[in-house]
Amino acid sequence: MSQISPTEVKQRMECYKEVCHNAGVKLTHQRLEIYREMATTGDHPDADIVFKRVRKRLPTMSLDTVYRTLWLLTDLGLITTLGPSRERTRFDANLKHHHHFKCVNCGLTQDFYNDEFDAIPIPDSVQAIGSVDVTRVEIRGICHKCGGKG
Amino acid sequence: MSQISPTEVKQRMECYKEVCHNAGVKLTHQRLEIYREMATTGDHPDADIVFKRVRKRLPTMSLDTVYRTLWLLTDLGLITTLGPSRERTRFDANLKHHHHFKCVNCGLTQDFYNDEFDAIPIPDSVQAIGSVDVTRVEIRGICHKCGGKG
DNA sequence: TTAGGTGCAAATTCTTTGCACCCTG
DNA sequence: CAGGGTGCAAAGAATTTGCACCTAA
Repeated sequence: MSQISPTEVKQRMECYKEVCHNAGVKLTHQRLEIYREMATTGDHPDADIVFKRVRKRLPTMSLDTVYRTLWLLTDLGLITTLGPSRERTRFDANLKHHHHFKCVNCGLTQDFYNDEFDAIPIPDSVQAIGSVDVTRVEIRGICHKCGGKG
Repeated sequence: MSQISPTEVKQRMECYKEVCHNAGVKLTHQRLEIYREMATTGDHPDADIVFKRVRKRLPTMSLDTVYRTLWLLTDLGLITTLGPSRERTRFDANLKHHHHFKCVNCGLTQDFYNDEFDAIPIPDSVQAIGSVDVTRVEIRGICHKCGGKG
C-alpha cells in the first residue's frame, strides 16, 4: 500500500475542508476520517476496505455512511472512481488493440484505433512496477450528442 | 449503437467456433446467440442488456445463462470486460493527472506520472466523437510480486 | 436552534448457485 | 448415450433507503 507524503496529505485535507465549506457541506467527524483515509493511502480501496480501516479509529462507523460519504466526495470532485462508476460490468467483443472514448455525461464508450497510441514507449517508472502486457488509452470527454445540449 | 461490418462479424463467429471447439466447450444455441449479439454490436453492453436483446430472438433465454456465458467467453479470451472485472467500485483520491498500472493477476492498481503521456496528441478520429477532457493511459501487465511466482 | 448527517435495519439490486431435465458431440 | 449446459427458483453479495436520533454551524 503506497503511502502519500505527510505534506501532500496536509494539502489534501486543507483542500477537502475548503471544498466542503464552499459547498455548504458539514464537516463531520465521520467524513473527516473517511476522507483522511482516502488521502493518506495511495492504493484504490473499495467501500468495504475503507470501512474496515476507518472503523479501527472510529468503531461506531457504519458501512452505509462510508458509501454515502464516498459518493458525496465523488460528487464534490474530491475523489474519483476507477473504471465505470455506478455502472455494472460491461463486456467488449473487440479483440483488436483499441482504445476507448468515454462520454462522462451519458456513459457512451466508443472504440477507436490509433497506431501512435499503440506504439507509446513505456517509461522506466513503469518497468519498475512490473512487466507490461497491454497499453490502453482512455479518453474522457463529452460526446457530440451530449455536448450540443448540455 | 455502432454496428460491426458483416465481414468482421463472420470472422468473429468463425473464431468463436474454433475456440470453443479447441477448448472442448459445447456450441449450444444459447451461447451462439449470446456471442453473436456481442460480435454484432460495437457498444459495450452489460449482462442485462445482452439478456434483453437476445431474448427477442430466443424467448426462453434466462439471465443466469447470460451471466454464465459472458464469463465463460471472458475466460476463453473471446471477450473482455471494461474496467475492473469481478470487482467492486474502487475510489481514488489522487486528483493530479496520472495514469494507472494494473496487475492483471492480483488486481494491484498503481498510479504513475508521465509528462509524455499527458501530452499525447489527440487523433482526428476522436475529435469526431466528442470533445476531450482527460486522457488516461492504463497499462496492464504483471507486477513484480506476482511475476516472480506464477 | 435546526437542517443536515448518522446508525440501524430492512429493502433493493445485481449476480451466483443447486438441482432436475435437456441437448450436443 | 454421457456429461456438460440450461432454466427455474432460491440464495448470496453489494449497495441503497426509511426513519428516529444526533450534532455541526
